[in-house]
Amino acid sequence: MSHESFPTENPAVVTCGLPYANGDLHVGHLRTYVGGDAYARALEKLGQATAFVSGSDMHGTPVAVNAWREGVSPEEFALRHHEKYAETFPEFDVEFDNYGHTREETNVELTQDFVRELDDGGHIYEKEIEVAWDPEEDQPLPDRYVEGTCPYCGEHARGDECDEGCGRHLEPGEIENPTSVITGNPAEYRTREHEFLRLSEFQDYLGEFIDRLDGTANARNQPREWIEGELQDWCITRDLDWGIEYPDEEDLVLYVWVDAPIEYVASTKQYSERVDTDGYDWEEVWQDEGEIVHIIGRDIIQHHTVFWPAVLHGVGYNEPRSVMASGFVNLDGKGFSTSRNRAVWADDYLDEGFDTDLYRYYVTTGTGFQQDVDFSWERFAERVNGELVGTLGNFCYRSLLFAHRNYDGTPDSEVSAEIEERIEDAIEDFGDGVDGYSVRAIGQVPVELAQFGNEYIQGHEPWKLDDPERGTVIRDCVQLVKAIAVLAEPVMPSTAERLWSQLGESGSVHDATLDAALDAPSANFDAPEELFEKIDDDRVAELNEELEAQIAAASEDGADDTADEAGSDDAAEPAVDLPALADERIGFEAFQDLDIRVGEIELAEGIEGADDLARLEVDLGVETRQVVAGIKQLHGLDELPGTRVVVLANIEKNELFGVESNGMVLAAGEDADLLTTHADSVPGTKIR
RNA sequence: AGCGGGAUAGGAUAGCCAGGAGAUUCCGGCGGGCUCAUAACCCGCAGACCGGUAGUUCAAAUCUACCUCCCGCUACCA
Repeated sequence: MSHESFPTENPAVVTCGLPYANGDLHVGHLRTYVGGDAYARALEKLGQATAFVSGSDMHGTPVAVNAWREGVSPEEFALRHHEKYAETFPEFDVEFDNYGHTREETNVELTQDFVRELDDGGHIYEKEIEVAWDPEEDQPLPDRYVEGTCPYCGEHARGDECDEGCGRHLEPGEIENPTSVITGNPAEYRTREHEFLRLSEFQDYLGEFIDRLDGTANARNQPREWIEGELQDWCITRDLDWGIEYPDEEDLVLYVWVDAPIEYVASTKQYSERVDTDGYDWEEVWQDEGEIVHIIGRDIIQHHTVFWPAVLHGVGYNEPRSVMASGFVNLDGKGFSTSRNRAVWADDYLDEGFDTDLYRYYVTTGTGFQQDVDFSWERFAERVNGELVGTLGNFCYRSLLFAHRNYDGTPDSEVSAEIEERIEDAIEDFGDGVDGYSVRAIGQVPVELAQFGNEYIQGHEPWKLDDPERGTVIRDCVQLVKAIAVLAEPVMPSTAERLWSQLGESGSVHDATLDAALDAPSANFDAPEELFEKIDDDRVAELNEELEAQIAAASEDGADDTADEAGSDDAAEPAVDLPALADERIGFEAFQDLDIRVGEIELAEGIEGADDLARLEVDLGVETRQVVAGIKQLHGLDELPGTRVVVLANIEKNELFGVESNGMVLAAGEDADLLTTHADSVPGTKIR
């Protein structure tokens, strides 16, 4: 690593990517915040002065569009989500020192200061660009205010991205038949003056910066393509009412990605003002010497490793020490989809009554931070039952119970050297976890210690011993429990707190630093309680049924199948309506070119190595064809033979996973709802 | 298409940056033990030649090149 180990003399600031005030939070989003919270707590355990801040991202086109759709003001719309987020995070023990939002005065002022400073430094220039316009309403239509037809694939698309078809990014002016989302009027393109940041000037600086940057590998490497290639200047204004005004320009607002990261600074400033600069000095961290750690979803790496450091450098601020970019959370192996309601929502998790530490532990220790992690109730129960109930909970409970019954607390004896060393090793592992930006490693430390404790108590069998030998063993075990409480605090704060009070300790485990792990435990404590409850198989089945029912209900509502990424900072996508019917008409001749036949499935088997491909043999009357279809996971393959289907017979042959596909089985939607016939047309019948 | 991340026992994961003893841990399987503990815990056994190919090296899961497959990013979406 290119920086000094933690703790350093400087204050640190840990930030979490701003959630976009546009939807509800699910357990995928929460991963980044739990990781950030755990990391900030771990720094504090090391004795590092740390501020942990974030805030809601209130501006931008999606908020404006969705507010308009709901018929409320953007302010009201965004604030509602902001308040919900501010309430939800603490419920998952994500305790920001300050959680603000980008619309607050502190951020507005600071943002305008930044922009003036950049302008004074000659980093900004004006340039004319093409912008979509609604001529009837005389209103600009940035970004998502426009929809039309994708010039590449012909699908219905948003102005900025072909979201339903090929997924390509679209430049302004590229989309065909542009119309206004607001009025449905045809849109035209006009020339407008916009402000640009001379990003290209920062190329050399950024090249050095990226080599110094710590954090996860993806954050260091992904921006290289840009930084080591050719940087384009960055348009930092929008024609929009909703946003922070560009200084001295009435009809331009700043692009959200300018004011959003400045909220990191603004939020720190608010914290600083609240605790007084003696407690924490925001200017020291951001402008002088400080450890800036950004924790984000991996979908916004470029913003934090290219745009943002350039802005900071441009105004003469500190640069980030590290960027930790988290992987996504998948649900049973597939991405969350908010529009299909294929998600475990934050509120639903809480309503099930599970301790938030279970989720926190699961999501931080399941894989490395930058790797995607799969969420399933089975796996959740498995890890809770094995690692938390069986290993950690059990060791603490049996130790404290034994100690309480026989000694009314901690036996009067010295800790053995072996145990002291083992705890010192654990503390070292913990520190390595912090320096290595691995919340996973941090979270594993207490469980590994408990595992060691179980081996230790089992190996010494204190229930067969008499004092003083018995007392020594139990004394050691109690010490281990105390160390576990301290070391578990970052990832499992509420569990640590419960343990702390079971140990009869005074004060808060949240304020304890690592050396407390070796301090003598209190002489007396009450009978402990079990830390975690097992989740039985019936409960898992119930949870899965609820989830399936929830997804099924959503698909009946006709929601589309836009899958959005989990774990990203952006909150829920708006529920988009079904794509509009195609405008472009085709002739009857074009239809006649399609040879569509009734077929009957004779055989269906999965293709090895493919997740959802199945090899089918389909009787088309005149001959039997081999067809590969992406339906393996969506249908019981055993039930398919005998099913009448509709087959496009003259599609060109294709080879998938080494299996030739000679025809195409027609199906509806993402769930591959197979088309069949209503009466009893025989195989081979032509569809016309 | 380019770039980034990933591919490790039946399943899930660590190790890779700083190459080195027949590769970590969890679940599952098999066989023991214990009874303080939430039928929890402990010990032992079986099981992977670390996606493929070719290199570098005394030595490669780890470094290099190419290839295959998954996921993501690609700048006026946040």
